[in-house]
Amino acid sequence: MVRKKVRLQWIVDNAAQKATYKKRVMGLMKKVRDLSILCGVDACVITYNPYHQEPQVWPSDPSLRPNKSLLSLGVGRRMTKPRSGETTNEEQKEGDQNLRIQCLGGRLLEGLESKDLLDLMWAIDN
Amino acid sequence: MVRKKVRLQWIVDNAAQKATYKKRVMGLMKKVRDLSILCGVDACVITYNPYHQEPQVWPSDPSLRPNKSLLSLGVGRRMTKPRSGETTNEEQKEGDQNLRIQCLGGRLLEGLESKDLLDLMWAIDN
DNA sequence: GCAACTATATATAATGG
DNA sequence: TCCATTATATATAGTTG
Repeated sequence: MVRKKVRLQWIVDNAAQKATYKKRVMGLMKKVRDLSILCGVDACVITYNPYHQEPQVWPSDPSLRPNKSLLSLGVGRRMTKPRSGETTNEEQKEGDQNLRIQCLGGRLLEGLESKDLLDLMWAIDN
Repeated sequence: MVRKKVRLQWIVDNAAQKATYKKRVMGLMKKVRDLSILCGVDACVITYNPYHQEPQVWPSDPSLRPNKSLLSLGVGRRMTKPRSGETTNEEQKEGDQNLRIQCLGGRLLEGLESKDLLDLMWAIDN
């Protein structure tokens, strides 16, 4: 990307990883928004932020929207120290295998108590 | 972006819009994948593709993964001819307002019949 | 840690086959 | 309509305060 071409692999150094995450997540959200506007399509990104409890989502603030309902997707926290030994060729494959997406819950924005739905979805998931 | 700086607004011309969609969706998927690999985070993009029935999702093929469960998120089709008169200042706001994300269903990859869960989620959603 | 600041790597609009 | 090309706009790694 810049002063040096980045190697597509897990960034071990914690500070560096966080810095990269922050920059890239911003860029990513912008890209989705652009795509959505330019092509008039619905789109959504969700990333599990290792530095916060809640996943980051675009579109950003569900509660500001006039929609009836919204599905809240929880993306499971990955096992610590993921995929340290990936080779370039195996990156995507490994990535997919290590990725665990879990249904943590869905909630309604109106009416229902979101906790109830989380519980229900959790039950479904198991 | 390139031979000309693009205006961030709905692309009226159909061929141009499709071309742009195709390119950008590819770029977007790559970005999420990169983020996921570099920072070891779980991430997911979903776009509703106006040219196909099914939304495009990254990670791409859930069924290839060894995971216990996966939440399948359906993004609702936008009303036709969206936001033709947007001004630059209003773009994001309008975009958010026009965006309708619907809970279409979640399914388990193992055990349960996905149809059942679709129905359940639908019920929850309403 | 964060918020600039660049120099480069990437993404992509327009074009041509 | 799709693919390849290419010139330019963007994204961002490394650095600095």
